[in-house]
Amino acid sequence: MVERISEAELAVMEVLWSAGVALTAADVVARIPAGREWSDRTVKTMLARLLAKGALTHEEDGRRYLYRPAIPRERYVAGESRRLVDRLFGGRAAPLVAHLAEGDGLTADDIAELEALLKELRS
Amino acid sequence: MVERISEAELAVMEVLWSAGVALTAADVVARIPAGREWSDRTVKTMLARLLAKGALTHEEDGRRYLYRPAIPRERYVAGESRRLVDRLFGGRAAPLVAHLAEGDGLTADDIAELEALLKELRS
DNA sequence: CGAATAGGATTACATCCGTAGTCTTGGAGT
DNA sequence: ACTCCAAGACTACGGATGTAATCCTATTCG
Repeated sequence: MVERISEAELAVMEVLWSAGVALTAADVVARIPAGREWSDRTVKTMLARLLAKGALTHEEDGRRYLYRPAIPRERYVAGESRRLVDRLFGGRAAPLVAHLAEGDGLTADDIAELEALLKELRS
Repeated sequence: MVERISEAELAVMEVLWSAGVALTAADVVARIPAGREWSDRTVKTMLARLLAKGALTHEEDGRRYLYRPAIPRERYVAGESRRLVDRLFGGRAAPLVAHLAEGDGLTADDIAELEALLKELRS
């Protein structure tokens, strides 16, 4: 039921997911990764939009709010992955991996990890 | 150098990629998949925007144009895949595959195909 | 020749997105 | 009590997007 999360909004979600606990708006502002120079107003806008989209919940704490994700990162990531695979690869994952491999996107470690994963899936 | 292609624009690109030859606007309109009910005006807008973005080229054919992709599908798809993996998995492909697998996104055929692919990559 | 038509060019318009600025209100401090 | 500030609420604004409508012009049909 969660509407799509935009690229900028995702940065806010990542802060909350990695915090693990509910944060105030000021906390979120403080934890936005450097390089993403946002004013506190901008972060507040993101929080409000994410609330409206149902991606966050908030509980009152005195006269401010504590925000926490309404969905686990796992679920978001799984959904986005599926969208991409459906949109570009007809729903099949193998061609995606092939593409990543082609662009030197897979290290030897990745390959080993994937092989282990596949072995497990097959059993 | 090509700007990002939006979701709706992608439908037009797909028509041109799968056609293999240059098409007129009317041809594109005729080949937009059913279910995507677009007026011909909408398709023309997409063509104009894709031209402006550098994703298409056109050549004159009498008083109309023949459109063809300016970039191969392979390249677009590779770029989008990389974006997703970078954005959500820190650039590593293995967790992506794991997620797809978790949601029953991988068939037995997929698994076999991936294993063959990995074996080849390792050598 | 004059009217209808097929194409491209230009314009429209609501919504979303990135990035804030302004308004309002309930404490905190003097 | 009055002032100032922090926090949330509401407003703004240009550019992208989805989805067309309108305008202009060359060509075709009667």
